[in-house]
Amino acid sequence: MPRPNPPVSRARPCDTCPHRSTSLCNFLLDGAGGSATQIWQEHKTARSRQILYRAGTHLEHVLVLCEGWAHRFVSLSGGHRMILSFLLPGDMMTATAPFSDRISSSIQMVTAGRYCLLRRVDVLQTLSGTDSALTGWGQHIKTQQENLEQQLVDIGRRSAEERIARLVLRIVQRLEQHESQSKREFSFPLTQQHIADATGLTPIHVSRTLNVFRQKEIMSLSHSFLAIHNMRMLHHIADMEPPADD
Amino acid sequence: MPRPNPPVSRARPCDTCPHRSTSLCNFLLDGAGGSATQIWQEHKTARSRQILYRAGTHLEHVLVLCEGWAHRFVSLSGGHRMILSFLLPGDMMTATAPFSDRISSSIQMVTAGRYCLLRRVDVLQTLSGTDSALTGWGQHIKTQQENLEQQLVDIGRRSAEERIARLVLRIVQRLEQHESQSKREFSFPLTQQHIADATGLTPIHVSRTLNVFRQKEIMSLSHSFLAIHNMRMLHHIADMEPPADD
DNA sequence: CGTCACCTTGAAATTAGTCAATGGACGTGG
DNA sequence: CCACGTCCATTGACTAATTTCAAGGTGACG
Repeated sequence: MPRPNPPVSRARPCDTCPHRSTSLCNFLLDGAGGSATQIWQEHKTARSRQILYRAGTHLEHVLVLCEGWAHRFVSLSGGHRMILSFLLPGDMMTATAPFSDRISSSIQMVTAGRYCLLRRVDVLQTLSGTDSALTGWGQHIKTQQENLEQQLVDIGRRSAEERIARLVLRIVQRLEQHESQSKREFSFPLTQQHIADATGLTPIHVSRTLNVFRQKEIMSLSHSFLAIHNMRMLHHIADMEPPADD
Repeated sequence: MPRPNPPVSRARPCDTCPHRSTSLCNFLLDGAGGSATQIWQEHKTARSRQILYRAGTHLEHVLVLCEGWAHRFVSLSGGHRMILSFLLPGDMMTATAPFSDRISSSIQMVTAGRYCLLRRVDVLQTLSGTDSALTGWGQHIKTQQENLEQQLVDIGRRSAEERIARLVLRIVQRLEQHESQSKREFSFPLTQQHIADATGLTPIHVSRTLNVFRQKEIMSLSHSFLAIHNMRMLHHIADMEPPADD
């Protein structure tokens, strides 16, 4: 395996990505050490609503979302669709990919965006060779699994209002992590169909529920824009702890 | 890394466990190599319905179930309960534990049983030092995540009949993996409350649905005993591929 | 023989889904 | 600038699935 001295000053592709500051990417870049110039395979752009990969497909890469929103989903024989998770910039789209060459869920863009590919064998090698990469990845997997479990609880045992309130709050919290300050207004590109498919409801019922929130002046979502008017009440409906600073 | 000839004949605790043959445990024992006598910390017995650990608790061990059935669950403020997964002999009860000292779901026995504890730092060291252990564990994590995602789809987008049929079939398939032959009758210790909490239904509705299955002579579940009378029909209801040998 | 956990059944209430029609926003091409 | 198509959101009336409430039954076990 030839390893000619890489030109040190050459920028690695993701150094310019908005997500570069997230720990998720750092542990891979840092772990890869000298071979870091190699691990980033390629960048690709994607249109809104484009399906990047379909469940069951062969896939030799780990995908990281750089710009835009996306989601992982499964479609059923009856034509129904279930969204398993939403993906925001910086998210690993295929967290278990290092250990399998088959993808078990489909991936679709919500907005237009950009993502990059890492060869899964390279990632696997980095994980097995670097303790910090392994623990970083382990934490990420753990978080992701806890999110799935939370959703399972929400969909299994909570009302429509609770589900929607929790979905929105969880996304808002993720958005704020990157911004490191709390906001009340967001660009929010999910359609009511997206929300329905993520909460196990019908879009009609999502529409009605959002209307209730709007009329109670809790939050209003329209035209890809979300405004939270009563954060405390929203947390109360979601059965979540309100933030300390409010 | 010293590898003194270990006393070959000395039995390790889990060598006598019924689950010892599962790959899940092998990758840890094999990976641990010479230190394998150390990694198995301790065995404990548990009574039926005993709660082993509560969500949010500090936990320095990875738990492996040796005998009996158990489940991981979360309880809500309203008194509701959601079961995230059922655990059968040989299952790792805390798969992400190597990377965290806090457990995010509670664990409760369904039947009486026995389990063993592995220090999580030992497991982590094995994972980072042994490629086969890492890939084995990665596969396991991936399977577990896919199961969670399947449940999410089931609960979000399927009817009560489908959910129950799928839950039963998935458990039956796991039971058959160990037995390596397909059966039609099983000892099945889950109560209707368990099934309800795992499918997001009420026990009343589970009772009615099981009655429908009984009257249609598809399967009958009573007194901790499950008999499948029409495997093909059960697969059809579950929207799953029927087994080839039937 | 009583108790406890578990299961069953019926009737009423509620939540969420289905069907169907309408309207708004936005981009595209004439 | 307008006409058109497409995607998205809304509304009402109706229906279906599931929950809730309440009561009673069964089986195991000390």
